[in-house]
Amino acid sequence: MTTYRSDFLRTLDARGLIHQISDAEALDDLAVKERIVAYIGYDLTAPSLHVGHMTNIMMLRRLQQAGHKPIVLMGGGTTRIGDPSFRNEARPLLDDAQIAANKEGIRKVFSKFLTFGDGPSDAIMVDNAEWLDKLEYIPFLRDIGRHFTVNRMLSFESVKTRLDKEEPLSFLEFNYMILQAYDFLELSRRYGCRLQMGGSDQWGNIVNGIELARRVDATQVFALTCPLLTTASGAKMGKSAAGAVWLNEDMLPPYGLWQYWRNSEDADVGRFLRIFTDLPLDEIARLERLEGAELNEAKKVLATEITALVHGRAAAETAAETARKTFEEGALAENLPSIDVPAAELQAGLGVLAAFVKAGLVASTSEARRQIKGGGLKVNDEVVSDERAVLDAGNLTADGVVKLSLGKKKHVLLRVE
RNA sequence: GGAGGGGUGCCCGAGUGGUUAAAGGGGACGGACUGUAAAUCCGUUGGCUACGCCUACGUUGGUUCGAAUCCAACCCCCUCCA
Repeated sequence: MTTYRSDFLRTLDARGLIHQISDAEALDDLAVKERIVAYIGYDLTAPSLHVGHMTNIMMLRRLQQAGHKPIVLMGGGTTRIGDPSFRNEARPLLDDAQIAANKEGIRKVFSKFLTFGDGPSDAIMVDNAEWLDKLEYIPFLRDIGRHFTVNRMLSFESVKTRLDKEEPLSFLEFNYMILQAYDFLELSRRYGCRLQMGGSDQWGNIVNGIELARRVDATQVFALTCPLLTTASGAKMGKSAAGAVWLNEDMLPPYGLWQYWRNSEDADVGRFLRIFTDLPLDEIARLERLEGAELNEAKKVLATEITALVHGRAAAETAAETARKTFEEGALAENLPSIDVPAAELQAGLGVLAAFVKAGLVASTSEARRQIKGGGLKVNDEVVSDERAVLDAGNLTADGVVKLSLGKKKHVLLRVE
């Protein structure tokens, strides 16, 4: 409906990345006239980001592609507080060592999406611990705290559910939004940062920053949020059987990421292609028009493009090829996930139950038994019917491996070392 | 500090002496149908050296042939009062 004049907002709009903007017209003007500095903050609550974070990383990417300057803000300070937004209970507090370790894990992924450096539109990474750790309580309250009313803070949707459910909201957590607002002020002073982006759940927090900057510095800064993604059938993005769908390779191999996107719902393909890939929009429109089983081709493109972005083109091609062999040829694909088993152990005879546990396909031997009852386990594509079956050298295929499968999609190769 | 309410399996939530590894729902996993989709239907959903054994209803003791259910103390949370 709205037509933006700036490349940046036009692109975000066309890609379905705009949920709300605080003053769209003024921001659009600004983006036309000058190089905008914008930031997104990331909590350091896990050792890797997951696909749920990809939407807003893509916003930074598109920002940079449009010639503007991204700031990646690592929440080394705010993570020590814990964002209470839309959460029913407080997060467990992380200690400083964990936060530092998480920061190391997370920082790596950004170089895949952004170009860092000293150039005018190169991305930079900063940590809010740099200023938050040094704050002095009373001066901070007097300078910053007086601009916030508790009345208003209580009115935010992000804390409302917590309060309504009469769940405790600690004073510690309650301070989060003030610190995030202060971050925005600080970045605007240090780097001339004019825009904070984030998921739509961050709207309230961002708006606080806008007001703070106006009151304290009389500067106009902006908020731009993207929709919080769910799948077409309403599930949250990024959760799968094994837990979160991580972006770091050591936590989820490229094949796993490829599979995640390959299994997208039909109704999501077009939307996901627009958001998560750099493919031209007309190409996406073409892929999106495919119907029925044809749409699977579009899903493969989706999976390959995203995997290439995160792990590199070569890894993506390998993952695609592994999947093709496994699912389309029914052949044994060399690059499936695998585990090593000492030759002696296999010689001695390895119980099927133990083998599946070892492969990580089931959590316990009890679960393995249950899956066998339900017909869910296969060895070399043969359904396992006897839970007492034993694997030995005789089960090795011509390639010298044993293929263990849970259901139709999860396969692990057992290799002899 | 006082009064009241509450802590159950991944989550929500029943259960108030025995047939309760604990109803029901959600989620998850598997099967069928398909297109490695959705929807639908069916099954499963504590662990183990497994026709038996062990662990489990905030913690620790106690009553009892027998407790998630009764008693005591303690810990934690919520609401109101001071």
